[in-house]
Amino acid sequence: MGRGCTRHVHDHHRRPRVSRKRHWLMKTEPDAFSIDDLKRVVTEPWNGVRNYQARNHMRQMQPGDGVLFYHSSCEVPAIVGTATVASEPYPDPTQFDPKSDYYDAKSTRAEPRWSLVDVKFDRKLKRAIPLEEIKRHGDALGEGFALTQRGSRLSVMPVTAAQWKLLLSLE
DNA sequence: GCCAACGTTGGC
DNA sequence: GCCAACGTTGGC
Repeated sequence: MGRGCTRHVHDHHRRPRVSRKRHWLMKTEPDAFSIDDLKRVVTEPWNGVRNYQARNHMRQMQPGDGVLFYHSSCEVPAIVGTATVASEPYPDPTQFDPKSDYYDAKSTRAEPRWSLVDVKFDRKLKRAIPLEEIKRHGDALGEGFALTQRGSRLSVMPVTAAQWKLLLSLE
């Protein structure tokens, strides 16, 4: 993909230059990478996502989008902070690294299979909002919300403006 | 293209 | 640590 490519080739991958901020929720296991880790490093490439639905969501992200930072597989699964999308989506470099746990032999540099964005620390919530509490607002959040959907394991999901507002109002 | 087997996620 | 639910793989 060279600089010579005409612009219109790529235009359909982008949303309009001026478009509304979107919202997302991203899960992480705090033992592996927590909100405190993000606070310390400030910006983190969100590598290692190997699920197509989650990947597709990341491919729709753009700088400035809001992220609810969620701790999973831990004592109290909860939303613990907010972050900001800090880059356009780009190929996850770990997919090309044979030494990486996330190496994907079937991915090529010409057609990378996995994408990521950089995620930037925004703030820790004054208190964590536990999944158990979030579930009590299931009706208001709607049945389509993957976090509270039975059996859903989606690690990157869209959040509507209304859901964002509601969830943060619980803080 | 079906589907059994397997691996993973993640709440509990 | 258990296990339900889900996604992926690969034989046929």
